[in-house]
Amino acid sequence: MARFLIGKVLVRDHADGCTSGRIVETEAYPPGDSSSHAFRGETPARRSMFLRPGHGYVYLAYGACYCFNVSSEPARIGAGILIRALEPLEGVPLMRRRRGTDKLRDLARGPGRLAAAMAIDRDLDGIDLCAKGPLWLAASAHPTGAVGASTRIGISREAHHLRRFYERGSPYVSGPRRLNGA
DNA sequence: AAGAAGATTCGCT
DNA sequence: GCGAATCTTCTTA
Repeated sequence: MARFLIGKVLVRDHADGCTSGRIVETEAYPPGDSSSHAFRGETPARRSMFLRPGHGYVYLAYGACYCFNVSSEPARIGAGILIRALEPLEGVPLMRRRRGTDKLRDLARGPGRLAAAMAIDRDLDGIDLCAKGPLWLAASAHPTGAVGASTRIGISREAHHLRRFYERGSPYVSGPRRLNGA
């Protein structure tokens, strides 16, 4: 699922305007992974990870940034895919305003920045991403480049798994160069 | 009841 | 490269 989502388009319909971007970086948090928010079972805040595949799970990281995930296992099984970076497509001026920067490359490079650029917060937690609405997933009109795999960013437990996926060569991917190799 | 860690980002050195 | 900001959840007493 994490690999499948690379190249798909995330669309945000908002009163201020429409924004969208191609997904270029994801991380998998499968069942049994002790670094997953779902590892210790279902709680009110984590319930969206236990919905059937294709629902949004939004959480607040470090009290400062929202992070957006897609549920990825059948109902009652907790798992999700963290969406880490987008290549901006539609609504770039609006994204610039929300992010407070003009640098195209920095608009959605990183999960917190992505959520800010797309105006994603807890209000969108639990939403069905497979139906057109305020936030949904679409197919891309353009072919996807080669997909690379690496270890995940910013975690200490289960750190050795190759569960991060990214489009090779994309300037919109986050992370240190050594993880985004040739 | 209190403390530490966490799927981050920004500003400063 | 390093530390602060900031808040939810989990751990320990």
